Amino acid sequence: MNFRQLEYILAVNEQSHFGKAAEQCFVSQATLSEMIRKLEDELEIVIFDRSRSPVILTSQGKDVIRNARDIIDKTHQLKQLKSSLEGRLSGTIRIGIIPTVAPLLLPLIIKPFVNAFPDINLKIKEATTDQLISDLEANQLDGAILATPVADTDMNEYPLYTEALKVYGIKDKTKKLVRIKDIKKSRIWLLQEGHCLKDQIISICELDKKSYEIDRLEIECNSFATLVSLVDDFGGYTLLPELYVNIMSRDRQIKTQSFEQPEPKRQISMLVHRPFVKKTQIDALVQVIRKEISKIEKI
Amino acid sequence: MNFRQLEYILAVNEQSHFGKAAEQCFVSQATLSEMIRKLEDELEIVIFDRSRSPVILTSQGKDVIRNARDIIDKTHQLKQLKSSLEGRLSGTIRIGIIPTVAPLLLPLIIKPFVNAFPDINLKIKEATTDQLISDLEANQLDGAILATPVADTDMNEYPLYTEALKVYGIKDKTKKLVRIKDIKKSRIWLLQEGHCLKDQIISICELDKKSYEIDRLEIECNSFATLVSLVDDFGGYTLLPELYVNIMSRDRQIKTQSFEQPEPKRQISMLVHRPFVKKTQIDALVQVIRKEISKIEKI
DNA sequence: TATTTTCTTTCGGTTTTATCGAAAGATTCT
DNA sequence: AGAATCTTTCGATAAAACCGAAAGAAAATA
Repeated sequence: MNFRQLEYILAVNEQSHFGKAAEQCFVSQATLSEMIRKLEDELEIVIFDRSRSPVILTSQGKDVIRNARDIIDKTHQLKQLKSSLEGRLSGTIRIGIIPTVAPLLLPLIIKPFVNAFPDINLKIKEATTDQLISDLEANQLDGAILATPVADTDMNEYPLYTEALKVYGIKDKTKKLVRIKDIKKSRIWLLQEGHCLKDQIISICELDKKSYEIDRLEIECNSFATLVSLVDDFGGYTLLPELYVNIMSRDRQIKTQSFEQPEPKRQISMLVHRPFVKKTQIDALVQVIRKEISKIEKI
Repeated sequence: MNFRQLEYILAVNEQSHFGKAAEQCFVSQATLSEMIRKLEDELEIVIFDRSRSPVILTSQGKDVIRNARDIIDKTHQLKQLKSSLEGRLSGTIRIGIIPTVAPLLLPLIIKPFVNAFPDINLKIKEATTDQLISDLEANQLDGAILATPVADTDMNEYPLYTEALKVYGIKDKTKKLVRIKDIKKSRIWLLQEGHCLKDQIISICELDKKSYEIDRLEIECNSFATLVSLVDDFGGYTLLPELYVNIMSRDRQIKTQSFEQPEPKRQISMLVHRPFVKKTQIDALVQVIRKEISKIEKI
């Protein structure tokens, strides 16, 4: 039994005529006749009475036709499954985001995303890079948004955007661009252990342990807002990602300056472990993020 | 798309393993892999994520599997349609019967038939041979029970039984068997115009118009009971089919005698015009009739 | 009744496709 | 890094779907 045979009998049932049915199916009468005979042999049911003209259904043939129509309808549904899925993308995606990205990115993308894809259920988890990676591997998350590259991992990566790191704590307004050596010897405030941005900054500024540990003031800082306050109160510098600078107050933006070229940047990417499982939904999310980010960059 | 492909993805979904799935489907891994790829190409949907082990369904793959299972289930139903139809034969058959058979045959077969096939709806129409033939051709009847052969017709024929014609009106009990010439010159009572048995008897007894028309007593007789009464009251003979003799009272059976060999008989058959349309139901009815008749003959 | 027309089936031959074994490519385990 | 496990790719083969032509059957026509 195959789909063609079912289509053939449906056509004959419609046309009550082997010749016209064959035409409708774009095959020769001979083929149609043979295929129908094979089907009848296999089912051990005579579907059509061809002993008189026109051909008509047998009593049992009616049941066969009912079944066949059912099956063919379902195959048409299956063939159109892609477009019907595209029409209204649905399902759930579980996304992890590192804390230094989440508060900046989420306000930008959540509204556009749920508007564009109202049937996709979005679950967000904020956690450190290490935690997110292990969640991905355990299939607890469908995707993770974090700073790449990530060492020792074997994931599929969709770059989302790169953002420059800016210096906060500038007082003299004469100098335009900051050189690393300008701030290297000063106090640099960092996020607490576990944030990948901390390690990144340490490496960018070529800091040694002394410069950020010897201080007696030990503050395990968990947000950019706190970092900025610390700089305001105690001096020194901190590094802020571009997106955070954009949402700061005007008087604080004034205290911010870019590095000279090559400007240190961080790459934010979507990582997935099972690249095909939620591909369309992840793709949708990636599209929205890139689009919203590009809107900001144009301003 | 074909059924095998759907079976393959269902197997992979069950086993989460191409190799085991191939084993289950009795094909090589290579075949299974290729066929699944083709299906994915056709649907433009990646069904399985094979990039890690074990293979798992993608989000869209879940929908494909749902559809596929549905389709395969339905094909299994279709493949078993024959046995499920055999299990409980159903439907309606419209049967025509000539009047000289109906009252003899129907009491014999109706109960056994509805007992054996409670889901078959039986519609009976009593009419003359000519009427039945034209009903068959107009597809108003599925089968007709009548005396064959029928001239000028092109029907499929299932012989049911033959019954001898007996002579009624015998007075002297010495002679055992009746010869045609013994009764030829006597009054022979006949059924009214239209009954095929009338024509049959005329031909058997080699009667000419005179012997049954000159009489002033014109009776258009419509039943064997009336014929028998006529013989009782006015003398002469009539010919009765064997089945009718069987149901007559004992004292009338005594007045009945057989012809000498070769005994005149009539052949009762089931005629169908569309031999396949209600084949199973007609077959069922034919079986019951033959069985019930054979019971009688054994007695 | 014979003849023509219409329609389905049968019969070789051709093309397509499902299938296989072997080898290659990937991933996971050790 | 190497072995083991698993999937894909490749060339060859067997099965099938398919076609045109011819034959067979029923219906229409003359």
